[in-house]
Amino acid sequence: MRPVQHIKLAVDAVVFGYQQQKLHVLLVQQKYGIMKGKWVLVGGFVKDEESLSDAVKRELAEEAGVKVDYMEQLYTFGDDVGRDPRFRVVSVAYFSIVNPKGFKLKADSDASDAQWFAIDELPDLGYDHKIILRAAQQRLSAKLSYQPIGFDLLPKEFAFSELEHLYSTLLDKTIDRRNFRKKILSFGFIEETGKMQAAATGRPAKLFRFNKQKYHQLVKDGFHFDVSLL
Amino acid sequence: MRPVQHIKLAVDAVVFGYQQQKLHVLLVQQKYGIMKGKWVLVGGFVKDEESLSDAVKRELAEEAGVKVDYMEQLYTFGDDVGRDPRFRVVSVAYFSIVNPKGFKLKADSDASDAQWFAIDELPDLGYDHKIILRAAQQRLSAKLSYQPIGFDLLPKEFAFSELEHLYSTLLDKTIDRRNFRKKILSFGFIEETGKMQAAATGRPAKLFRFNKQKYHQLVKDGFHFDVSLL
DNA sequence: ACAAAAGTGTTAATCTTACACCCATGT
DNA sequence: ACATGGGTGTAAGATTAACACTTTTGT
Repeated sequence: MRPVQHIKLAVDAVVFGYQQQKLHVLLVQQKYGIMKGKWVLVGGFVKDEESLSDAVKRELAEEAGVKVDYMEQLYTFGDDVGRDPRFRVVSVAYFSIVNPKGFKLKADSDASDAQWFAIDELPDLGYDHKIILRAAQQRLSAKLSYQPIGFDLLPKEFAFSELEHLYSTLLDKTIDRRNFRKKILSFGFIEETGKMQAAATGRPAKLFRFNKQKYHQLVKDGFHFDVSLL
Repeated sequence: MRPVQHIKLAVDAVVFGYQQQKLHVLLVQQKYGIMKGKWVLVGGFVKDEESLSDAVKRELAEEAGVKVDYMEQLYTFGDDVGRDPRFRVVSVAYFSIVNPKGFKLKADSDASDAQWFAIDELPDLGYDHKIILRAAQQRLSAKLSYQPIGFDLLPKEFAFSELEHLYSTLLDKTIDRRNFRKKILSFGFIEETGKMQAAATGRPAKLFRFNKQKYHQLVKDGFHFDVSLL
């Protein structure tokens, strides 16, 4: 009893990056079709024999030339029956984090044109992608407090002031520099590299790195990452 | 450019209830089809013009005669291309909580036969429903600590020992009775009913109720529910 | 009077918060 | 020498964790 059903299944990816002290999101401009000229999330229809996560990775590679470090399922948007004006599309949205310095975007492919946008300077988004993006932003803020994903947004070696700035910007909170540093260092998986940041001005900062192995070991031993409020 | 796609979209619901001091889950037995005789989660295909959440509610009503208080999207299972042996099915799983005393199950409809199963006495499940159920169980445990969903599992009026037993069973932790009571009462949204529990044996317990209004008010004022570990 | 479960308070230890001055570098 | 951002410690307050005896009821 194969059902008669005309719903199409798509995936969309919200990819976050951090640049110039600001959260950015990856968007592509549609060159053809009903949304011509509009900016939208990277995404597309799932192939019959392809897993959902493979579909996302394929679209990211095809449309933007991006390979992501960290990706997880965000939410499936399918309650608004008319979210795509052409026909019914249910979309599984993914949430991802990347260091933008890692690659060059496909800025002028045949079908699209990928670009980073600062989260506070977004263009008009097509479909319901603004809603998806907002959901992803909430997830990002929430995760920041209980998972060490902040480090995926920064370069491998970073100064404490950068980490601090990231947290205070994304969570929209003021942070006590001393308490923040104390807490983060007390975890035991942030280590000094021994290097210094070339300072534009002021005293040069020590550079640190996130030790993933140590972190995973600690988690196994029952550690819970928590940087709530501060 | 309508895509050529043969993926079917389904929904499945993991409905939890609490009975006889144990967590239960709602299952239906298939009477026909490839999974004949197997127990599975309540679920089915989404209709072309129906929202995902409406599809879940419809299936719950049709297959089990259940109306749920609390429901949220759990996860979309679509990475295993062969999870349904007939053809490709992607399923959006929902997570729900119910007080089983609220209704009589449709125990002998045409297509199915609904029943509660204690979580530690499960039958063999069809499809990948064991995996979906495990994911739901993890979500339940996690939520228990940071959202007041425990109260949805209990009767409207309950004794502290019941709440305590629920938490210690579902989180598999031992609880200090005094500290637990102190903490829960300190929230300010659990109130005495003035009634007493008819005790089988021992001193009768005071009955309490969860004041939803007060809880929502507190959340608005910045309150965060948290019953971690203890 | 005894068995069974409910109810209750105090203390030590830990974690969190608030807060201000000196340091290293470039101009 | 001054401007700029980096680095650091301590004390008060709040929260959590550990712990055992008395009360109420039914038999």
